[in-house]
Order: sequence, then structure tokens, then C-alpha cells
Amino acid sequence: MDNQLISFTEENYLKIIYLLTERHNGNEVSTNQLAEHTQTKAASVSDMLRKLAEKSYINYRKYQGVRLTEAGEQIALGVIRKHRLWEVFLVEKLGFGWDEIHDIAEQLEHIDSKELTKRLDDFLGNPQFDPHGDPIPDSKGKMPSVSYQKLSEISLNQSVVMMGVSVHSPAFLQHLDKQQITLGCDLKVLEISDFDKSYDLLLNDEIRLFVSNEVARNLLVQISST
Amino acid sequence: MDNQLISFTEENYLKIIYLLTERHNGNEVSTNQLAEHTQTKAASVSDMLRKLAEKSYINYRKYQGVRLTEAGEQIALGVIRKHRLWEVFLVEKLGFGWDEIHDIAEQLEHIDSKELTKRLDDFLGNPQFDPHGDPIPDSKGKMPSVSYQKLSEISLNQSVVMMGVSVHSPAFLQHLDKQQITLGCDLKVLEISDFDKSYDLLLNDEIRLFVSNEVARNLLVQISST
DNA sequence: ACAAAATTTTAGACTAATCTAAAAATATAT
DNA sequence: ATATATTTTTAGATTAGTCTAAAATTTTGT
Repeated sequence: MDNQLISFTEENYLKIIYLLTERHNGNEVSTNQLAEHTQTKAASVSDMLRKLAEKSYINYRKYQGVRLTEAGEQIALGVIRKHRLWEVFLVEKLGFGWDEIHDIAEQLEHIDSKELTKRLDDFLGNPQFDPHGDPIPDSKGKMPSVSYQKLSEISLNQSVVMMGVSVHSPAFLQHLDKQQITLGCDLKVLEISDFDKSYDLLLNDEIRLFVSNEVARNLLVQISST
Repeated sequence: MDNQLISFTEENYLKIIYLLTERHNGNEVSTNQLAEHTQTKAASVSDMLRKLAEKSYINYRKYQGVRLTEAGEQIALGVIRKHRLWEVFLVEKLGFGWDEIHDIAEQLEHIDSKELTKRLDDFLGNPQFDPHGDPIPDSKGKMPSVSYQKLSEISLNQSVVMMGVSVHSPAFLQHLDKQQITLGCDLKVLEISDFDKSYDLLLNDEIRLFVSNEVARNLLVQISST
């Protein structure tokens, strides 16, 4: 519609490169990591990287991993923007659970229409965060700044607000649902077990809750301002 | 998501075969017609028809044109259902004009998630017709029955309700917008010119309006019950 | 520091969807 | 009714994205 020059597949690679770079604090992404996340083999990734480098979407030195160029990053951010806006739509307007939306948004993120994205954004009230707490880039590709900490880095007796998750698997999200841990809820660290580093929490000043260290490492929180 | 077995492209062919068959009152669709509507060449269509026949989505005898099987029709109706539901969404929820939605719906119609379609349908209030007046098949593939006539078949002094269009080009739709002819409006045939068969109409019992025979042939109407 | 292990790239092949050019079948027109 | 025109199919290529197997490069462990 707005852009005939880049394929569905290329968009996907650029998106994944962006997200993995972010996860590695800006370090290069390796071929094998990409193969894992694109559900393909390393050989296929090598081919695609050659192609993306040719089109100047990435900086690529053989055997040395890969980084997005400014052009590549803008495309990645556009795809991520659409993905997260559609996730908001699916949850806020259609009533999906946060554990059900990823695969649908993976499809919707490639719908190509600037006008649609703009109107969807307005329809949703220009949200800054998606249902998992991930920031939504604006139409210029600017990310809302976030400063989350892992719950596993919070000290005893500290109260925090639940702001996001660093794992998006349905299993993890459903686990949180079962414990009534939702975006925006209040958590206070009552005790950290010496034995297994599991957390004893107070949820919303009411309910005692135990979560494993695995859970604590994947919950993103912010120190309460109150 | 729900169906790995059929490609985007195959879905498109089946949809187009359905719509052309309908337009030809159930007669076979020719290779050249398909080439025109798929924006490809006859040779490519021949290949695809062989493939679709192999998968039992169509009945195909070389040189004799093509017709959908029950299986093919169900797939076509599913795609058409999604296309028309998304069109309702774009107009009713996002405020698009009826002339702006076709190309976006062409993309959205291939999003594969039964649950999404179901929830979208509910969100929109289970509409029976899209913004062009076309009927929306239900989840079982059943089309709401319609009995429209062309305005060009209506006799003098008859009052009718505007129910749909048989051409969806932005130019035609914008032309109707300019004349304030909208779905559901009231039209009375005041005079038909002997010279060029153009129509002198009364719109909503208020406004005199002249439309060409070309327009009259592409407006679908129903005799007013009042 | 260098052999072994791991990773990455290249080579060659496959599939889906498309194309052009040529051959085959059908339709048409005097 | 038969020559001509039109339509459709086949043959042979092309491109995007993928694969396996083998070669090249980098990393790791002692």
C-alpha cells in the first residue's frame, strides 16, 4: 500500500534484529540467534543478511553479527508500533486476554497503510504502552522512555508497581493471571527465601503471594512514588 | 493460525472465482477473466488452476473454465466474510470513507484467526451488510439473502431505497458522495431522458438530482415498502 | 598457542508464484 | 465450413525464501 519495496519476511527480520539488539543492550545480534527467532536455519539467515545489507537496512560484517542502520531501525519501529497498537486493540476493544494476542498481532503488524495506523492509534486513545507494558513507538519512531527494574532486583520491604513482563509466553502470562498479578498492581516484597530466592509478596496491600525467583526475574516493576 | 494448508494467493484466487461466478449468475469463470482480476497473465492462472483443482477446491476442465467445489466455496466465503467485516470496522469504528477501504480490507481479509473473526463480528454488532451494501456471510458461510434491482430497471414515479452499488471504484463512490447519494437514502424516479436515458431523481423527498444512465445501472435499490 | 568445538558462510537444490514465447484448442466470421 | 482470430495451455526461465551438506572462520579450553 504505502511501501512496495520491503517484503513481509524482510520486515520480520528487521523487527527481530531490533528486539534482540535491545535485549542485548545494543550489542550485535548473531546469526544463530536470528535463526532461532525466525524459525529457520542459520544458512537461510546468512542469505537474508546479505540481502538486507545490500539494501542498507543493516550493517553486516561476515562472522561479526549484525546491527540495524537508521533506515532499518525506522522500519523495525514501524512494525513494532503496529504490533503493539493492534495488541491494545485486541485486549481493550475485543476483550482478548494478554496471553492470546501475540500470534494475531504477528499477522496484523504487516498490514500496510499509514492512514490505518494513524486512525487506529487515535481510536485507541494514542496509548503509550501495550497490554504487556511494552512501550509503543510514536509515528516518528520515538519510543516512550521507560525505566523498569526486575522485581528480583528489589530490596526487602520495598513497595513497587507492576509495569511489564520480560517474557511473553502464554504459560507465563496465564501463571500471572492465576496469581492475580496484573499490570498496575501493587507489590511489596515481604521476604526473600534464603533457600531458593523465591519471593513472599503482598499484593495490593491485601493478599499474601509467593512467586518463584524465575517469576521475579521476569516481572518489570517501578518503585512506588506514593 | 487456524489453517496452514492454504496460501494467501490461493485464498485470493478462490475469492475472485466466487465473486466472478456470482457476477455471471453461476456460469464458469474463464482464465482470461481471472488473469485480469488477479493482475497476472493467463499462463500463471492456468498453473494455479491446475493446482487448485488438484487440491479439490475447484472443478476444472481444460479450456472449459472453472467453478468452485463446496470446499472451495467455503474458503471463499470465509475470506469474503472477513473482508466485509473489516470494511464495517474501518467505516464504523475508524471513520474511513467507503471509497478508502477496499485496499486495506484486501490485506485484512487474510488474517487467520477464527477467534478474532468471531470477536470482531460481535464487536461490530453482527452486521449483515458492509458499507457498500454487500451481504456478509455468517460464520457458517450462509449469505443473507438480498433482492436488489438496478435503479436503471425502475419505472417512472417509483420510490426506492438505495441499498448498494455494483461497482466499488473510488471514483464512482466519490461521485455518489458528491451527489449525497448514500446507503439507505430515498430516491424517486421523476423522469428518464429520451435522449441519453439519464435519470431525474428526487432525493429524500427534497432534492432534485440528475444522474447518468451509467450511474443508474450501478445503483442497487429496493422498492420502498412505505 | 593451538587443537577441538562451535558458529557462520557458501554451494547447490527445492518450492511457490510468476513471466514470455510458442503450441494447442476453441470460437468467429464470411 | 473452413480460414482466421482468440483464448488457453505448455515449456522453459526467474525470483524469493528456504533447505542440507560441506567449507571457512571464530571461539574455547587446557
